[in-house]
Amino acid sequence: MCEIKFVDEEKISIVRPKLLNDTEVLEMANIFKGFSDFTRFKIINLLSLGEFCVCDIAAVLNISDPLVSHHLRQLRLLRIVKARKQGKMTYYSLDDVHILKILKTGIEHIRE
Amino acid sequence: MCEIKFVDEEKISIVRPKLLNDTEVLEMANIFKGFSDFTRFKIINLLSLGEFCVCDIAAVLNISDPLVSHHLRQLRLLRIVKARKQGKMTYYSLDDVHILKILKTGIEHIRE
DNA sequence: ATAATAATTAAACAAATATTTAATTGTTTA
DNA sequence: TAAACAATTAAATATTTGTTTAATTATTAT
Repeated sequence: MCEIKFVDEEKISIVRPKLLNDTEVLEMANIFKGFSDFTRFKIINLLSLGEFCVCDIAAVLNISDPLVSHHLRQLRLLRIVKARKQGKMTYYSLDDVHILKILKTGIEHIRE
Repeated sequence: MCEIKFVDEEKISIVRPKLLNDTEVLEMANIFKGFSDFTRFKIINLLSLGEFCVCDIAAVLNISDPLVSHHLRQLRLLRIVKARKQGKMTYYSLDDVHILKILKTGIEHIRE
């Protein structure tokens, strides 16, 4: 076992309380999972420009309706997007400001 | 086909140029993939407190060395963490400021 | 040199997840 | 009410990915 920094449980117990708890970690990881798929990220990217219905998302991104619908469902459960029904259509948009902020910080990072 | 917003290719061609290209989307999705796993997020969370060697990370998080090493390898390839070798040990820390910013924005989001 | 420790790598396994296709629901309009 | 359209759901498949175990590399100390 590694003996330089943490020779015993004492030092470990200094760091542990500063960490997020398992519930929070799971919630965080899940939100980022929303952003972590190629197709899903494209959807988020599109919705950062405004509100779109399912088949317009499918048309712009050139993917099938069920695939879009499937990913939107996940994103809605994660509170990354919100839905608004009007007649036959469902319009989707980003859920709150933090989503846009996470997106922008990510773009900053790859363009640093 | 949906005919309300995008009755033809004309309107689609207005939105498409505003989107990130496939290479950028892939890079973005991959970075967020780094944050999207329970175990990996815990590692990032720990490294946000400072620099740690592999076996200390394993000890604090109560997981095996190879698992930590495996995830750190991914995180390094994604430029989320950086490594510093010193003798037998390898010390890991977050790669740049954006990583901490993404982390903090995420925490803001779940605590809103 | 040999033993011990930190870290990595590789292979095998288990689990989760993205995509496709087909069928279904619900709303509007003819 | 019947047809058309938008969206969702379900089932099946294919792929990716996380974890474990065992073996290996590299560095330090005896």
